[in-house]
Amino acid sequence: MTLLQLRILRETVRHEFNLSKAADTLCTSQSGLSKHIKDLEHELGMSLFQRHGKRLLGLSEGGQAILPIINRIIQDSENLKGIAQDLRQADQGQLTIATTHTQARYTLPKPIAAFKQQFPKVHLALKQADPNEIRELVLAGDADIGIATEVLAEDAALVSLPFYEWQHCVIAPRDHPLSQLSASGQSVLTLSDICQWPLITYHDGFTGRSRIDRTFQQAGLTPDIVLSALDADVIKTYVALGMGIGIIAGPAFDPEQDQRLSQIPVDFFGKNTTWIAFRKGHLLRGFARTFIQLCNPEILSDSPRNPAAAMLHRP
Amino acid sequence: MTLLQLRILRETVRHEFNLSKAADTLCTSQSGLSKHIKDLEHELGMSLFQRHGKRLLGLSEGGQAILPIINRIIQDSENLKGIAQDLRQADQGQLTIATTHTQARYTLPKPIAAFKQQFPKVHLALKQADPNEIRELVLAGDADIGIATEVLAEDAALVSLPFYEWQHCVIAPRDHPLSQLSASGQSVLTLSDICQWPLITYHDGFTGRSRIDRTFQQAGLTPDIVLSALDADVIKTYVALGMGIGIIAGPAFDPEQDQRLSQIPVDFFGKNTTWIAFRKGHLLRGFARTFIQLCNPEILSDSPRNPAAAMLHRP
DNA sequence: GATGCTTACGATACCCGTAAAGATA
DNA sequence: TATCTTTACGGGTATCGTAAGCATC
Repeated sequence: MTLLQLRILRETVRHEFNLSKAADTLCTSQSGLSKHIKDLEHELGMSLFQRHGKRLLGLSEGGQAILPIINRIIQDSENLKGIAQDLRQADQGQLTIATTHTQARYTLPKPIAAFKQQFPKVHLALKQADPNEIRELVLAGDADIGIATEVLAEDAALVSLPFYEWQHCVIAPRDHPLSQLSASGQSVLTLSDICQWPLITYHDGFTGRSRIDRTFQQAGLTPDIVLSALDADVIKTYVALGMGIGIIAGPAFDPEQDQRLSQIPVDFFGKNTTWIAFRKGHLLRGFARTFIQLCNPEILSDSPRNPAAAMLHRP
Repeated sequence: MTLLQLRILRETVRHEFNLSKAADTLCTSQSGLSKHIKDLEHELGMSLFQRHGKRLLGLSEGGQAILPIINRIIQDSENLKGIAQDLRQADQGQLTIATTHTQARYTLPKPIAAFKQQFPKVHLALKQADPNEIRELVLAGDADIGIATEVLAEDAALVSLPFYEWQHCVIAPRDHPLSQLSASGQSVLTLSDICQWPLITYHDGFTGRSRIDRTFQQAGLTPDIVLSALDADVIKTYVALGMGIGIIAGPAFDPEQDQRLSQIPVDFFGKNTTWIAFRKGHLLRGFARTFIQLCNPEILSDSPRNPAAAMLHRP
């Protein structure tokens, strides 16, 4: 049994049992993979794949049984290298963060700037993606850390730590009736008030859109959403054009830059939590843990409401 | 990085950093080990051993950091083979049980007979040893299961399941005054009564001897222990010779075979628990789990007082 | 001087990749 | 026919063990 054989098996599964593609990503020949798999099957004394003649269709029962262990072995071996690198040069390496527009644009600039100053030699890569892609990136090991509001906390294969809580807010052009209402101080904006106007907000699956939909649905209201965008900048642009009023994440409103708009805080959409996630069992380099602390210093405190934080120390 | 390299590292540590001995158990040459270690160190970019010139003295800081992960990788790879074998031929293989005289002689014959009948093809090896040796055998992987009253439950690296509870009893020759007392039915034997006579019981560290000592000590009594033996058969022999009265484990008294002796149950020594233990993370073959069930069917029930039983199902 | 680790070196075996063959869709 | 896996085969390399060198005790 060889680590290479195990890696080949994992990669074959990842590429949907297409040996040719697996061989490509492993930078070797198909024939090599074929032989290695055969050897492994011979050593374990059972076939690992379902075959139709010479086609690989899926894992056999035995293959399914051992795949989790194989994955752990490979993960451990990668962690080994990570630890070694950490001990050797704790301030160098690569940190890949997958995150959404909202986080990258409004929340992360500050912690990233602090991180860059503290670890100038670390190559920090920011991958912008939608929440589902972020989850995939983290699960595949193509990103060390994922940051998003959606999806992450629901995945059992991820360790998700709460980053911060926020609420949606309503934005409107400065000369909009709602803005007057808000400025007068007697802001008792209701959900049905909002439904009076054409709405612009996030696309499905982005930045708490699901929560917005649920709120309207539970109130029995049908909002007139005239535009759904992937990010707050697009929303703000069209709100400023007078196409409607916007619903964006609170942190996405910048009083200085968004002087053409006014912000009306509302609380009926409920609280959202943005999560910082990494793959279970994935060893985070020291500076990666530091980055998480820079994002939210409280994450470190092993408070009872946050048992997942313990994973940070002993993954 | 190779599994072989990791195995070499582990074996080197096991043999107290003597490459020659490690090479022997791995059936290869010293020079090979030397090179493999060097390669691994080169790949990880750090030295794994403390050296005095050409002598290996111990693990370096880095070596200590990665050793636990290495052990887990090796263990997983062994588990892989175990699963494979289990799927292939669930009723064949090797089961090694390390246990004490008391268990081997009085408790295990019944479950072992049942096991032999159910799994005639499994090669069952019984290793008799003292509790500390049993622990070492299990930890080193030289025994799948360890059964003893002492030591096992205290080790954090073992999963210990309660086998059965028992108490000590006093034995005396049939014509001994204590036997008369017992036979008359008005048995109110006290601890100080026992101290009137020379005592024969287990050696330190065997079969609840520690609990016996504690009981006398707490009562402020100093027993006259004239002989301490490793097993109940020796104790019974000398009790029959009239050398004194004996304290043995209750299950070790056999009314049929021990007709020269009388048994006087007492309760002041308190309850002892005999444990069935295996190494954490060590995958038990299917028949090994069955054997444990044969010993104590209740172990399987995930009762709240026995959370360790869960380890049986998903180790 | 005895033990133990490292280095050198030659033979062997293993692994890899090309190419051809066989199978599937 | 096109795609994909297996088998065959030859070149290259890595591994292994013997043996010599050298440091520690």
